Amino acid sequence: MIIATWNVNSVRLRQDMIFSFTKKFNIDVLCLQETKTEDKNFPSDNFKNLGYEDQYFIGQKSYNGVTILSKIPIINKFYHEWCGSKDARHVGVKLKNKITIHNFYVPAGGDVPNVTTNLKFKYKLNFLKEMISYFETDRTKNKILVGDLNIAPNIHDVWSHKQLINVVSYTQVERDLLSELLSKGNWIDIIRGQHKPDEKLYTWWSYRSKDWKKSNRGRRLDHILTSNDLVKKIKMIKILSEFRDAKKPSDHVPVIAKFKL
DNA sequence: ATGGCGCGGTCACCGCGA
Repeated sequence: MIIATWNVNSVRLRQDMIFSFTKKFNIDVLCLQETKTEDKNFPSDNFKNLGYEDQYFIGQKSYNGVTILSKIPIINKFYHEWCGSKDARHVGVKLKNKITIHNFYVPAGGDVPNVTTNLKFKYKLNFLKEMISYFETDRTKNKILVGDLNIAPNIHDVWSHKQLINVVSYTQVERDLLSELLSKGNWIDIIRGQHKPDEKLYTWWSYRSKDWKKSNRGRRLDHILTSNDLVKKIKMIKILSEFRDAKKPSDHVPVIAKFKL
């Protein structure tokens, strides 16, 4: 099974790029974030024609939106209303091969890392706390959590520790919450796990840079987490940075993982 | 150099991303 996670920043605008990506890399389960479209406008039939017969998408106008498109039959779908909000930030499925998949788009958190003056930051932290409680007692095997978690976990997941330490997505409080999610929820950060601990890894580069590759000021915000039992079944993990070079790229690149189940 | 760019939408400016 090959699974992909990608914050596409508009599924309709980037349709063709996504289609050729899924063909080239033989993706079985495609998890997208920031689809930015209501369900009635989701290009469902186009994905069906590519073999993604089973689909679960929850979108809204302009903002957010997540989807799981699968060639492996989906036997169960679930949704949870995080922080009592109807934001389209999570979809979950159980597949016929007994794998459970959660796809998240964690709130970005606004500009200022202060819960009193910036309600978006407060919302982000509360969202993470709810995720921690949701998975706290979950010892399910065969589970995978993917998505744009909007947090770079560690020093080698950002281009500059010094310059980003007070920037939302890399503050200590966010990284502590992500670390708590991993330990309490029995999650393994398999992207980091399959690379050297001190290798710089990024999945996002800002649009606001003349030459993303030259300045290389990236952050690792997109993640694939799995339960312990799946770690030994990993055959391959790739961060496909070449997609940042595409014509009209997303600011995030896809990450793919292959499991021998 | 707290700028810069790109997305969708009650559409030419604004909210949002991070």
